[in-house]
Amino acid sequence: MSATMSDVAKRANVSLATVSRVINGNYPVAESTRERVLTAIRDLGYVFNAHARALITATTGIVGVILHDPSDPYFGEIVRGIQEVADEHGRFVVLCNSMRDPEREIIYIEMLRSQRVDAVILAGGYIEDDEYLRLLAEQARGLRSHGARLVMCGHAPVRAHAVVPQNADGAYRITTELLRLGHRRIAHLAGPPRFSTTRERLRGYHGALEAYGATADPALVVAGDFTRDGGVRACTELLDSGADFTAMFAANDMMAVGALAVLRERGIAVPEDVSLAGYDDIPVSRDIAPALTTVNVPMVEMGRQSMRLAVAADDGDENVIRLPTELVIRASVAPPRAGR
Amino acid sequence: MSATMSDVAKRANVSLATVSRVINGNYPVAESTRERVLTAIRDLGYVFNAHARALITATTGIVGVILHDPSDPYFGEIVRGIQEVADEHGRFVVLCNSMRDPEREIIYIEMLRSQRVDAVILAGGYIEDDEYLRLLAEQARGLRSHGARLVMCGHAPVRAHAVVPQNADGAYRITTELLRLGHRRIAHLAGPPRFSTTRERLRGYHGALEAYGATADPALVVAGDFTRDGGVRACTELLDSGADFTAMFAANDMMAVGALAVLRERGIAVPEDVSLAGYDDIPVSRDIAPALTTVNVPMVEMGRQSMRLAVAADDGDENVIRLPTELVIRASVAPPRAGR
DNA sequence: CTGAAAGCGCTAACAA
DNA sequence: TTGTTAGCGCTTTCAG
Repeated sequence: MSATMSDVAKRANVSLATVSRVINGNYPVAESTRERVLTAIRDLGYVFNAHARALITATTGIVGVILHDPSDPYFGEIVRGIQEVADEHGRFVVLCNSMRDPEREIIYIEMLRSQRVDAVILAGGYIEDDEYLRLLAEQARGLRSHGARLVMCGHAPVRAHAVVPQNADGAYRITTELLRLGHRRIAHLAGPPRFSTTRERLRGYHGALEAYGATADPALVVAGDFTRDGGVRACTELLDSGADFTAMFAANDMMAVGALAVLRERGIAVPEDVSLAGYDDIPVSRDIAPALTTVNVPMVEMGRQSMRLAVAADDGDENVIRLPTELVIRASVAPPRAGR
Repeated sequence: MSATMSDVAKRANVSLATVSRVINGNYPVAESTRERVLTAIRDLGYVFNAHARALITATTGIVGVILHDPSDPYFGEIVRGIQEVADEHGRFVVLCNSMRDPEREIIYIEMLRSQRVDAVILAGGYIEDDEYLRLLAEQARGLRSHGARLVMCGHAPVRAHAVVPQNADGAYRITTELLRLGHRRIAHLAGPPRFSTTRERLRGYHGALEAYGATADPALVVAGDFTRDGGVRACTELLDSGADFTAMFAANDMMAVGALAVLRERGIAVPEDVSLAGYDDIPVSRDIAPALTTVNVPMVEMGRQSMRLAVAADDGDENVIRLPTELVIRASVAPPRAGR
């Protein structure tokens, strides 16, 4: 089996304690002894056991990240930011995918807790469900009792450190932009029901319509998953319903991409026949044709900030960082055709 | 601090061993005792310490995955497949990003080794460098000595379990397709030098040209990173060099996306002026305009198979799974203009 | 500067 | 069915 510290000690003719000191370099050790130990380590191919250490120091250098979907670019970007900062701080990142199932999310937190992770980052929106929030708060307490941090990236339903983009605000602004161009019948491809993100963006959409004195026709709002397929389905449903609209605002870019595919297939020109806007500004949104008008969410920065909160020395109170969103006007929106 | 097993034992008026039995459920325990223990666990918010167990059982349920770039869709898809199977088997996945730095890759393997992971999956191509391969082989031995598995996903430079797509074959076929359409001057945006993937795809490209009796003009091959930016730069370099070509084959889709942006900017129509082909068939390749002709690499399946190898009972010899690639013809290629 | 020894929280014989 | 006990590999006082 693999070599242990006492194997190294024996081979180098020193005590366990000395080997430990050489490895951790936190105590003075004579140069010659040090050399001998290092050689022994190399000869034996020794790699120290992180668990034995974790048992004592009660710290692991691991940060758990729970997200909804690993192949969603939104999370890809967040993870990139997280990893960037984790690397700077010599932390390990463990990724768990809840696939938007709140039960799995709770189970994952508990598993991470058993691994004694130093912190847990929860990325993405949350389900607005009382039972879930109760369990989440309970896990948050559990983490604190282990001295671990909980960071919410993208939302802040319970008392915890958090990094939140201004969802309602971005949705308000992009809807306003469509209104300003002259659109009055603006459809909305909303996210899945009971999701905080869905609700916030919907709120911004409604708020803008109201502020402009436009009608908020319920027939123009259809829900779907935050995926390309969700966008395909929602857009198809909308078109098949015979609803009349000149612009469409999708709750995220992936849905907009799906919607665009449907529109193209049906020969509906964007932006000539219908203007299309998304949300998030994922990398591909500038490469599809027409390039997508959207709201930039600083995903990489959200990831970075989350990890910074996760590795920060504990200063007692909860930090909530609010990140601004930004309108990104590209080719997919235009004024409505005359006469509509 | 957090509760331990003996806290639970005390509260439930049983011994440590009994608590352990209840938790692991591998030994008969009287129903009433069991209830009492479970209640105590709940009351105390007890979560067992995975490290203490790992110290004894020498197994962690963690699989380390080392990949190049977390926001590259190629790896996003692979990770999705990996996670899917990991979940089925109750395994944790730890993600590490080497950012294509071989040194970091080795360091990561060693860190994962110290965590006593059950297996390590190395995803993506590798650098063809003797020193690196020597170190890699050494780490492979180290992993084996811990009873851990090493799985190579996408390449197989050392003795290990592996899942490999047929890179050279796919490149051969797509180049042949361009030749068949009538193209003779086909440029290639290659990946970074010394990368196995770069080499294999280049080999397929050259092989096809040769088989067709077409000239392999070195001026038509430029190298770049496997990213959108890499594609932008390589394509720009190619155009600025004044090279003459009617088709372009990018070593991966991300590069093709970058190239497409450059071509569009310069008013070069695809596929009318230049045909464009990519490699991988990442999700966005069908959503860009024109939709990209490419070679499908079964990324999700590669991830799945890799994890299956990682969690398989050790049967001694190395398994190498070869996955076929498939041509995907979309709108970005067409016969060359008459007269060229 | 170095060594001895006492655990960290848990599992797995071995007894009872 | 339950309890006792000896470690797993390492860090960390406390002595020397």
